[in-house]
Amino acid sequence: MSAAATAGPLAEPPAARRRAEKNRTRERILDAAVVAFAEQGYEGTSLATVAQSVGLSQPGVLHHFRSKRGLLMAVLERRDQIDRIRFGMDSVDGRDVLDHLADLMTHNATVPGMVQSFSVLTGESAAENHTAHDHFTRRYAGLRSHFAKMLTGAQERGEIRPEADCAAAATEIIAMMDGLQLQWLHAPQEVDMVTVFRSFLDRLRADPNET
Amino acid sequence: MSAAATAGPLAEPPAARRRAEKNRTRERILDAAVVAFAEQGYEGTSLATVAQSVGLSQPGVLHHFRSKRGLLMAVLERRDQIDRIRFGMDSVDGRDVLDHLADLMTHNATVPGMVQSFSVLTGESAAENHTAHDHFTRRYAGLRSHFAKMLTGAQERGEIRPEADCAAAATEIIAMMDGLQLQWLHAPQEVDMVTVFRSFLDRLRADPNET
DNA sequence: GTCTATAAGGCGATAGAC
DNA sequence: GTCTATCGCCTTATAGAC
Repeated sequence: MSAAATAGPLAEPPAARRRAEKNRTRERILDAAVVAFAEQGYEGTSLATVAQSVGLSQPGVLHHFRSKRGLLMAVLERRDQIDRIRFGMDSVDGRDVLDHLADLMTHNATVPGMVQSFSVLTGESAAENHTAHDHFTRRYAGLRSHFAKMLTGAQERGEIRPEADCAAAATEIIAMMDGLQLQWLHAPQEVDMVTVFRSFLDRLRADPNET
Repeated sequence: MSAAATAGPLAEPPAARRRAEKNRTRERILDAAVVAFAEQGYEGTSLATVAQSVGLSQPGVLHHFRSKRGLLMAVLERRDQIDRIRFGMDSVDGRDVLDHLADLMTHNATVPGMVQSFSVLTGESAAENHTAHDHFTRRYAGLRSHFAKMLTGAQERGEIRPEADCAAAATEIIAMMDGLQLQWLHAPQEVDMVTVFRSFLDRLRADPNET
């Protein structure tokens, strides 16, 4: 019999399990932070409100993230990881790239809290002094280059108008998504961002009657 | 001789002049607030920094605006007034409406501080609790209806593709402007928002070879 | 019209007990 | 790993002198 088994039900849980528990708390804090940033923005959010919504004290939150800035960075990094999975898969299979983009917008329409959180953070980060300014600058540059590559491939397959400039189109598509989300967040029942986005994409699409 | 002239150089200036002086101070505070909001956002800005940049004490600023919220509202109202003049004129003369929109973007590229200030405020205001949320909701609704009217007129004059949905196009154009400005603010030397905006507008333009 | 002084409270972060 | 207590600072807004 191992030492742990001998110790009985009062024994310390194994290290692996304790680590998992800690990570679960971390995740709960991150989720709460996303909600708080959506409702108040980063500057408008206090660690105390995040702490309260996960049932911890304010120093309890700072045990998991060394500072408020650290919490924001963790939120942004986790989002980038999810993006890498989602966007990475988009370019693999054989479906129409523009349909994929429309699907992405359709998905976004089902998670308004996420969209609101990152729209507010993106706007705040336009201020050069903002903690997340550089992060969003890098994010935009990465998105533009990834989208441009995807669109070039689609153009070679005849999915996109042959005269289109794919780098410019990448910038346009990202701008349209961000801008539509802003209007949708301000008037969800008035702005049908999925339909408008589709009609925008359709003007980029190659005419099926040609070639 | 009037009473004022008799009183000599130590006399009180006439009421009209004192009012003008006060208004000039108000304007200086408003200008400083726009700059501060651009650099820090509304939530990140303190009245003390605005006060310092116009050479007043913090209560000195609150003498002109009853609260921080009041200062923000005054900034937004002044912007709306300028917009009303600019957009009101656009629809009057006979020039191409899409060219006017491109000119607007060209103008915006020369006033990055303004663009930054209102982009940050728009993003912050996507949070439903934000002080300016309702203001931006109304602003967006007004812009959409004004743009849709302008575009319908242009479509009747044959400037815009006859199959285009003008209400959707209005939403698209506003979204593209907001979105391009966000990317441009994060990387002004990488994103040529005027050129990209022009190529976007060109796809809305009626084909000159038809009709 | 602008100031100084101050009220009244929120903030992020740290120290140290358990 | 989480708490309580606390430090030190910053915030908006008001009261009252000049």
